[in-house]
Amino acid sequence: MNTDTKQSKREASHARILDAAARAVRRHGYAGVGVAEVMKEAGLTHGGFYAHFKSRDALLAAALDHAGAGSAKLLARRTALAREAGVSPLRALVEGYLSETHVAAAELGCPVAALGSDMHRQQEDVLAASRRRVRGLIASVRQALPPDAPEAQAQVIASTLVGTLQLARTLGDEAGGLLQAAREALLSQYDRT
Amino acid sequence: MNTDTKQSKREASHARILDAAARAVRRHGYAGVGVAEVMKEAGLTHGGFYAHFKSRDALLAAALDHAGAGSAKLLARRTALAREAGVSPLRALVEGYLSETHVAAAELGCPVAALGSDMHRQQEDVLAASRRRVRGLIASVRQALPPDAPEAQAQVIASTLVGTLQLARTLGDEAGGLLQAAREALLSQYDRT
DNA sequence: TGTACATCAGTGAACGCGCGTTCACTGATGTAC
DNA sequence: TGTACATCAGTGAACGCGCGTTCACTGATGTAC
Repeated sequence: MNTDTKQSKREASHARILDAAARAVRRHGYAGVGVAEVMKEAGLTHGGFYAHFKSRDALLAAALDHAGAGSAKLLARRTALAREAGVSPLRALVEGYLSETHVAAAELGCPVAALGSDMHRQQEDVLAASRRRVRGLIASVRQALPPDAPEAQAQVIASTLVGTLQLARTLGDEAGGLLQAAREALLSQYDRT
Repeated sequence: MNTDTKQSKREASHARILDAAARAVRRHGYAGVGVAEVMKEAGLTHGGFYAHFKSRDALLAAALDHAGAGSAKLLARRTALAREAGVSPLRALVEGYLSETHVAAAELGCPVAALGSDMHRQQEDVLAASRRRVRGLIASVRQALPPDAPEAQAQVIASTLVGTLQLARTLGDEAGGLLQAAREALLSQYDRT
């Protein structure tokens, strides 16, 4: 079998399981992820799960890293495109993060916003992956700021992004101008371009 | 029996259940609240639960309102004391909310910070109570601002408070200057006293 | 004041269900000769 | 090229456990006379 150029059947299944879990954890929260449902969405039956992951918690930790990698890549791409186009990378990041699209599509969005209040309750492996994701989000924000911007600024912006997205999701139709208020506040305070 | 001046045994039990549930939901999250555990903490056995609440979800909704009332009262007291003492009510609110104490004591703290990312996943009754709590938090912030401050300002500050507390809880010892950064940013931006 | 009865509040066993995990087995794919 | 065998990846039944919910029963408190 050609294991170098093409991924094995096993590897393809593994990737599908991980994708499904990364979506499930953001859509349903840590507690809402079921092994059987994830396997079904990956086109498999639940029994085969343990050939891929040691436990449900191991899946959650891997799913967080996977979701985080995707999320970070998306943010990096957005800010890079903005830079190339000569527009403010912070504006691109803030407007992308605090968009109606992101509010509606939690399952493909930022895992910190989707899971933030539950992170500190997870067991060690999942908590460690969650922390990596928080630090990753702050790092993403930092890359949209000028190189000399203090870390504190990235931390505060990240906190505001996460809190705003959660409140907007909770309020739903009643969110009013919450998203816009945060976009304007962040850009007027931190965008120096 | 003297039902006017003294609460009945039933009412006392009801209050203990509600207290226990309000603590449990903030400590363990929506999914972590168990009927048996709550009843045990209230000094009762699980079977009697359904004489007090129609279902576990009904308990969650009531617990949120209860926790919210306590939390709102605490914030109001703090800002009122600050006003009487002639110091900034916003500073009192921000420093109280973004304190190490609040980070450590989730079970007695703000329910929006404790549950924010899971609120939009709850079923109708619980979601409605959660929304009331979000609006209540924004209203509390507003009361710490000058009367002419726009609603948008209260919304952004509330979002930042919630996001910061969650990130600080997740990062734990590694939170670094995150709390202080948010305190300073909020006060330098919004405190006009 | 005492007795019988009704109501209140809670007990604890039991039920049903979902879910994480295990395991014997199966079909397909690859390897040895 | 063909046959036998080994390995790989997944299937699906079964197990154990926790948890929400129900229900027959109990002890205490209050009421009627």
